[in-house]
Amino acid sequence: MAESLGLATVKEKPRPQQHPLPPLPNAERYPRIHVRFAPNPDSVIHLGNSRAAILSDEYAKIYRGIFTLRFEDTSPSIKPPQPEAYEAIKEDLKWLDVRWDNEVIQSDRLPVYYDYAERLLRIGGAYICTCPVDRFRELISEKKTCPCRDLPVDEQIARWRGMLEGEVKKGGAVMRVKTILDHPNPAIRDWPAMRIDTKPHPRIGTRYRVWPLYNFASGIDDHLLGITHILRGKEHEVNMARQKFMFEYFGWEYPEAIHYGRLKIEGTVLSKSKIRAGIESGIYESWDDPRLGTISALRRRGFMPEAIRRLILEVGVRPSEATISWENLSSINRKILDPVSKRYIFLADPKPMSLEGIEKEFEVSIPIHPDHPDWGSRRFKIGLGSRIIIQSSDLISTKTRKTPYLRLMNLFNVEITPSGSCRFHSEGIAEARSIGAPIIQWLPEGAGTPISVVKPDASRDPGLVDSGVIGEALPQVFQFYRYGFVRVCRSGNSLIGYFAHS
RNA sequence: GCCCCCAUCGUCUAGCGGACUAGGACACAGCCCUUUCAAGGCUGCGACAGGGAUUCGAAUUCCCUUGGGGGCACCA
Repeated sequence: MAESLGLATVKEKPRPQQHPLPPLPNAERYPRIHVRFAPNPDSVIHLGNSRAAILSDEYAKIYRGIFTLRFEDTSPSIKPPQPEAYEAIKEDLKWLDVRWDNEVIQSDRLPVYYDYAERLLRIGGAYICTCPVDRFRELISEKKTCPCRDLPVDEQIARWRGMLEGEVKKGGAVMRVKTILDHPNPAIRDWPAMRIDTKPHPRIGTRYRVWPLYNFASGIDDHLLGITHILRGKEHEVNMARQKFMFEYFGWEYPEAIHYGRLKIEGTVLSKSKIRAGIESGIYESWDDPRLGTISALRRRGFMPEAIRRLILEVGVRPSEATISWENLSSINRKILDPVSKRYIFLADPKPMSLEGIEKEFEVSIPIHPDHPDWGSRRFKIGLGSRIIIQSSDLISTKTRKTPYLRLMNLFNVEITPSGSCRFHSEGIAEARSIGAPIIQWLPEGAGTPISVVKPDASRDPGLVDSGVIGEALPQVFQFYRYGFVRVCRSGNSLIGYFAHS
């Protein structure tokens, strides 16, 4: 009720062209909204992961709520945490302008999980199952009970201690939460909550040998931390159903959960395991390889955090799958970048040319930004004997088009003679139009610095860029005239560019 | 095999029983502007998966079919 009006006024920065996010369900029932982002620090985050973070951040801002960042690192063996990932994820989040109030690491909270595991055993909500996993699956698929399920509480506790104290070997026992044996969804029947994992954890070593599984740790924490609203992918819908049994035993109320659909980006792999495999096999150079959809790769290529946020907000919280196109992301980014990006000249596959027919000296200035004359301009002098550099592709185009003319941007018009020389034709822009000369970018010989531009497919465009970029703060995203937006970085003594989009 | 979720232009999205001859963005086409193949302006193209049902009236509710996604881990 209060939402539709309330949202507009509370929102910090109104984004006019944005679909407003729908109100959070039952927001009025909670004195303070509390959201969380719960990544697994087994690697960096990508566009798909950032959705939960950005959406949660946005709602936290709208409702002036609390945002908790929770690292879910409870699987030393199967999803081993990467020590660098904790910081890398935080860096990505900061870059995305996601702000959090609390930070929790699940591997610090094992005693809490142990406490609640024992409570659950004592109230009969869980049991320690020592059946071989294949045997258990067989029974459960036939809706049959496992012999461990109905053992008395004392025996359960004794078995639990055995797990904790090392009497039980890895794989020898698991704690299961009792649900409904003949639940129509086999995925929900008596789900595992605790298991033994003796592999050293990178943060806390071998201090613990029993680790909670996702549904147990996540559910316990969501309640204990006071999370009111969970935003996560639809793949967690079944997990919610599982966790609700545990909440029922404890007499807790399950948080409001919003499950949005899968987010894909056209032609790009967003699966962490596939990315990792690609890096290990040498297909990708690193986690920020320009071909990837990781946040670090997008950053490296010159996508702005605001562009990612707008995209995520546009996609919203619908439960259907969405396949975003690079065109869409690029268009948003272009609108952000275009008004603020300095223009420089870049020549791919440069070709030096002598100028013929020059009878005076020309002074040209090429604006740093066409809409901001006050930003200054690049000035060059061209006179007798000057040589210039153009792109090979523009030279070739004079042969494939009907006219042999080119206009050198802000300079004059030339004719490419059949012998391949470059002859002064006329000075004015009007003449250029009348002879159908396309305007091309160019550089005086000696004014360029070598640069290699890495394209989104990892191929490279070697060329020359106006040496003026060397005086700029780098890395910085520029628009190269007639080429596109490129993030220019120093690489040792040379320059390297990453192509964002045209 | 069993279970859950989803379904509007090529893509993203608005729509929550009458204001829909279905709106916007991107892409595409044309025109304008422009000394960038950028940005900007205008115009155009273009969708309610199919079938039943409810209703005076359905993109909007219900059912079925089809299609897509996810789950059935001692992963998260």
